[in-house]
Parts: sequence; structure tokens; C-alpha cells
Amino acid sequence: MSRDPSEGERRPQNQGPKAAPRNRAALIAAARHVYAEQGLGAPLSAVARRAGVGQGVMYRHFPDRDAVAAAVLEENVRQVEGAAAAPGADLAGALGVVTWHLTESAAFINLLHLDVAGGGEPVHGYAHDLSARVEVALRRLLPPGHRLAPDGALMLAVSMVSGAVVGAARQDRERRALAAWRLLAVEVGPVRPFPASAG
Amino acid sequence: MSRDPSEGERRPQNQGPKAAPRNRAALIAAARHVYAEQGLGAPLSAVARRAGVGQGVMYRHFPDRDAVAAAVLEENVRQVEGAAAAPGADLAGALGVVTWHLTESAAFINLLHLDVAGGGEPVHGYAHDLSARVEVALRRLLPPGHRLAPDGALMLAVSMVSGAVVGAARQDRERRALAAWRLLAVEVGPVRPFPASAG
Amino acid sequence: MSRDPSEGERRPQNQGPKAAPRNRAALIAAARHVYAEQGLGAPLSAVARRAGVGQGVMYRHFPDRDAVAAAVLEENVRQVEGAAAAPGADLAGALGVVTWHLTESAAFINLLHLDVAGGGEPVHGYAHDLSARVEVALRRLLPPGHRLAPDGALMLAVSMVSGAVVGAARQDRERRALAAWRLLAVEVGPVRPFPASAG
Amino acid sequence: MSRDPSEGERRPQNQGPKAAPRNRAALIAAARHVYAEQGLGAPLSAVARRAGVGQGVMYRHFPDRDAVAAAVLEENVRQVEGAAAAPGADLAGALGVVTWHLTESAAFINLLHLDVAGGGEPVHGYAHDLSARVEVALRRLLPPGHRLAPDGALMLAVSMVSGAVVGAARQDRERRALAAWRLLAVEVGPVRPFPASAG
DNA sequence: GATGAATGAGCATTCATTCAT
DNA sequence: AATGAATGAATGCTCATTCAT
Repeated sequence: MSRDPSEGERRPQNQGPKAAPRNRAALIAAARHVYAEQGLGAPLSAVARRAGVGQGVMYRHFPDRDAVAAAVLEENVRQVEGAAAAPGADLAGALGVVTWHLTESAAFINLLHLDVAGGGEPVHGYAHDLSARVEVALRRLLPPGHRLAPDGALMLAVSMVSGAVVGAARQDRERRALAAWRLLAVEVGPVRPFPASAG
Repeated sequence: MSRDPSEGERRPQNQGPKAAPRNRAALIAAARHVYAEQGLGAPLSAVARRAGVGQGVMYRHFPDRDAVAAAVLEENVRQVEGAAAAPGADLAGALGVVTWHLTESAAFINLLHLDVAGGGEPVHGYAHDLSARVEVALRRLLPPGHRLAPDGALMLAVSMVSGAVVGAARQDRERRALAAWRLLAVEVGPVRPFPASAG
Repeated sequence: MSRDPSEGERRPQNQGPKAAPRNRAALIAAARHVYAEQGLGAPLSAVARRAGVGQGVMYRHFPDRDAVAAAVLEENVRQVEGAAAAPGADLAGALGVVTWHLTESAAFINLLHLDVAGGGEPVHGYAHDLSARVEVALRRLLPPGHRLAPDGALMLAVSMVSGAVVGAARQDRERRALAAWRLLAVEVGPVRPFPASAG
Repeated sequence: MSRDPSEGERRPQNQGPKAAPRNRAALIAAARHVYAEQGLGAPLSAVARRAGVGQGVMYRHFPDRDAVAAAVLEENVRQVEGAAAAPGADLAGALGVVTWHLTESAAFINLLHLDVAGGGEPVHGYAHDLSARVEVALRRLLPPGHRLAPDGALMLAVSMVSGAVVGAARQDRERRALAAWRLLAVEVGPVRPFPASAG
């Protein structure tokens, strides 16, 4: 009788079990974008909407909002691990990948903060592990006697660079990150994701 | 039409206008604590509660969220300015005061971030000014040829140290901050407020 | 980071999506009642409470205050259109339906006011359209040379009758409305909703 | 230490008892303006501010928000009484004054509504009396056999004209009011306050 | 008598999470 | 397994009213 939004609407196809992994990936990608745009405080509904799924699906894949954040970070960490394990990898190159993540996503910055700092409320129990994984991955590439060889120096430096970058406008971040590494007298390779975009 | 506060209610003491400055101070102190514990996203009601005043009082003193944060930061900045202007001040000493604020208050860290980074949404228009004030105060003490003399290096370093500290547990902060300055090869004096607590 | 709904709480039945149309209707009905009793300024929470739904549901169905009001008016307008389009309809009969709405709901009166008067802030953009719809519906039934045929006279008269009725006690409204039409020398049919209640 | 609004501020002169009547008048004038601009829902603080007095003064003169509204209406009613009692007064002239008030102030319209309609919640007990006073004043001028002579017709007509005007944009009100009187076949004199502004 | 700060209830709105379908 | 409606607690903010000075 009155404008009824449900009238004549048609539910999207239920694509069955096959869609599950695709949905999970879509959710993570969506979260990355949304976090980058609105910060970690963004409504989960925005993530679900951008992923093109119902909110229920999100809760099927991630028990709560922190799990979503952790999943995003997990992917970032994998890239760092991948970069560090790649044939011919060296510290500068891996730090370039780390730096790319720092500059690319405000969310990553914050997550790494929570993390790297080793304090605060761990993000869903993952945080510490993730930080440790980054450290392990990078340490493998540390030449003996490197500036960052002393205990704790490596991750401390990463957190410092992230400090140089948080809150900065998107377009300033890479410049600031590089300036920060320079101030630390640490050499960094090209700032890019892993696997590096072709070229 | 009129609201009807039910009978028998007893209002807490209204201490009259005399209490206004006390309330304002209490609000800032409360904000400092609450921000330190819960971060800048903390509910304003928590601040009002801790200050022991009604929410209305808070809104009388500060028009919005950001004004509260700005008031907290303002105080911090004054300390830095004071330390830098004190007779016999030197850069190391002033950086010690800056560092004290970084370790003492999560709020200061975040605010300075917003600020120093020069991006994001300025906190109520104050942020930039405050950051500039810190920079001006410190620069005055920079010996020529100092490591941090190059343009932008000073505040970049501060933001890096703050990055080393955000998210860390309270008791780790000072240690981490000092390690960060060391990694930057910058000398820092005693970490303390200004005026320094006796001793 | 996650909110922590304390244990042991028991949610009322969630009746699932099936309830959506029912809820929407309940909200409109509740709004009609509440507006009639308390005027358009009534708290939305009162509407939600009377409809027996959470406030969130209301915001799902109606983005803001005005949308609620518009939905109520929309229904009224449909009735007028229906009455005017019914076989054998004449102006007096349609005005009877209009009058019924004026006497029945303080909300309708106010909304139509906002509307008919052509000024103020249109209610969510709907107001003007709705008013125009009423006018179009009624004008179709205007015999040539009718008292209300001159431009603007029709809706002006409606707004005048509504003026005779606003603020009056429920039980006086019909009498006052009829007296008003008489003063305007306009014939009005039985005051009743459309479709007319049997008999 | 921090920006303290109370620092260095100076209380306005306390002008003693002499100021009381002036304050009362200023409050009523302020209320008239504020209500005209923002409607009856306007914050009392806005009225006090515009009157240039503290809120306490307002509460000294008027026990609550309704009393303020009543005071405004009271003044309007006095004007109508004055116009009706003036030498050489006639109905058309007095209705012109009534109409002026209807068009001049949205607040008056609403107040008269509450009033004239004889229902709703009387405004602070005044409403009914005020409406009656208007009626008494005008009835005195009714020539026998006038269109509005029948019982109740007079105030009904006034409320109808007010209905024609509520919600209309300021600049349309006079036109609409005159159109309404014309539709009622009632003659109205110049639309102006009483005492008429010179000329 | 005047001032304006303090109080806190009240309302709009948002969003994490659950759950019927 | 997916959908998206429902729930309601939480939070920001406003404003009537009181009251110390």
C-alpha cells in the first residue's frame, strides 16, 4: 500500500558453497579498501557492502571485527614473508615491501603499531604472532654487523618508520617513509608490493 | 510543554560559577587520563564522568570532541615551549621533555601524529599551529650542523620516536623511546616533565 | 575493540525478515497514533516503542524523521486519490475523505500545512509532490464554475479547514471542520475514510 | 595555564532593580523575534541571549517556557483589544490588526491555534482567556446580521485564516491571508499593527 | 536583582552482532 | 551457505531548569 522496499525485490543468487572462498577474498579486499579510506573504525557493514555480500557472510568467515582486521594484516605479512623468502631476496628489497604496506594502507599502519609495539591489546591474539613472523622473515636477511642487527632494532626501526607516516596524507607517505629510513641510515629498495607489479 | 523532573530527585551540589576553572582543569586532566587509557576514540561521557561533572559542562567548556583533545595537547605544547625557553636550555633537555610527553600520554602521541604528519584532518584547526609551535621552540636550540638541522628532520624524528612508542605498554615506552633516539644517533636528556619534578 | 553484550541477556524474538513488511506497517500505524497524540515533534523512540520494534528497525525503514512523516502522509494521500478516482466520485465526497483525514490525524494536518502553504522546509522533498497530488485528484472533480474553481482556491480552502481544526480536541474536530466548510459555502459529503467503512 | 575563557572576563554591569521592567520588555521582544525565526521550539537560551540578559533573569520573569510564549501572545492580544477599543474602530480594521499578527509571527499563529481552537493543552492557563478576550473585543464591533455574527463563527473564521497562513513563507502570508478572507466574503481593513505605524 | 555555570534527562543516530528465512 | 532484517546498547549532543555567587 505504501512504498514498500521489499515489494518486487529479488534476492541475489545464492551461489552455494562454491562462493565461500571467493567471498572470503572479497571481504578481505573490501576491508583493505574501506580501512584505507575510513580507517579502522569503519563500520563492518561498509565492508560487507563493498564486498557485495550480506553481513551474515562476514560473520561466518570472521567471528568479530578484530578478526577482519587480523585477516587483512595476515595477508600483508604473507607478502613480506614471500618477499623475504624469494630467491635473491635481500634486506633492502624486503624493507621496500614493508614500506609499501606502510604507505599503502592506513589500516596496516595502525595494525602494525598495535603489533610491533608488542603492547596494547593484541589484535585477536594474532598480533604478536604476526609481528614475530615479520621479524623472523626479515632477520633471515640481516647481514652480520648490519645497523639493525642488535636485538630489537629491526622492528623498532619499522615502527619508527610507520610513525613517520601515520596520519600523513596519502601522497606524502612514501616520501616521508624514505626520509625516515634515510635518517636511520638504512638502505631500502624500491617501495612496492610483492609480488612486485610487473615492471 | 515543560519537562517534568520527577519529584524527590536530589541534585548534586551545584558549586556555582566559582567551580568553572576547577572544572575546566578537571576535564583536561580527566581527558588526559582517559585518552591515555582508551585512546582518542574514548567516549566523551567517560571524560565527563572521570572529571566528576555533567556532560553539559564539558560542552560548555569545549564545543566538540576536538576541542577537548586540543586543550590537552595545548598544555603539553606549553610545557615544551617552557622547557625550550628556560635559561640554560639545550636541545637534549627539550627533547627529554618532548619524550616524556610521548611516553606519558597516548593522546599526545596521536595528536602529534595528526599534526606532525601534516595531513589527515587537522584537530580543530589547532593541530598544525601546535606542531609548528613545537618545531619553532625546538629549532631555536638546534646547534648548527646538528644531525636534525636539515629541513623537516626535526619533527620527522619526533614522529618516528612517537611511532616507536604508540601502542606499547606503559612501562615499555620510555625504554623504547630512548632506544629509538639512540638509533637516530640523537642525544636526549632526562625524560621528564617541565617544570621538572624536583630532583 | 568488540562490544561485549553481557552474558545471560535474552533477546526478544527476532522474527526474521518475514516481519519486515509487518514492521513497516506497524511503524506507520504507530507514527500516526503518536503524531496524533503528541504532534510531529514526538520522539521517534516513542514511535518505535509503540510499534514494538527496536529503534534500529525504524532507521532501516526510514532514513530520518521526515521520512516517517512522509510515509504517513503518503498513505493519506493515496486514500484521497482513491476516493477521487472511484467510480461515481464527486467533489463533495472526496472532500469528505480529505476532511476525515484532517479530523483524524493531527499529523496529517501539520504535514499538509507544511505543504499546502507551499513554504517552509518541504518535508523530505515529498511534501510538495503530495500536496500537488491532492490538488490534482480533487481538481478533476471540480464542476466548472464551482466556488473553488479559481486558481489556488481549492487548496487554500483545504488549508483553512485544517486551520479550523488544528489544536482542537479530538471530539470537536469534525464539528468544527463542517462548520468551516459551511462558512466557505462549500458542500461536503460524509466525513469518512476511503474505502468507506462499510455502512 | 590553558586558554581559560573566564580569565580576565568582566561581568556586565548589574543595573539593579531599575532594569527589571526593561529586561522584561526586552525578553518579550526577543522572544517574538526568536520565535518568528526559529519557531516555538527555539531554545530559551537563544531568547535570553538576544535579550542581552542571563538565563536566570528570564526565569525570574517567567516561571517556565510556556510563560514566555504566553507573554508574547498577551501583548498581541492587547493590541487587538486596543484596536477594537480605539475611537472609530470597526470590524474590518480590527481584523486587519488580527491579520497582521497572523502574518507577522509564526509564533503567534501557533499560539492562536492552540488557543482559538479551544483544545489541546492550554498555554499555561492563559490560552483560553486570551482567545476569549480576542473574541470579546471583536464581537463588540460586529454589526448585527454580519456574516460572522452566528455563534462561534467569528473565531472560527480567524482560525481558518490562520490555517491559510501557517507554514507559508513569510512573504506569501499576507497575500494568502487576504485571499482567505476574500473566500470567506469578509471585508478586512489594512493589515497593520496597532497602534498603526505612522502613515 | 543579575549572572551564567552546572546539572542531567532526553533524543537522534549508529553499528556490532544475532538469527529467521 | 547466504541474505539482510532485527535488536538495543552506546554515544554525541541539546536544552530546560536550578542555584552559587
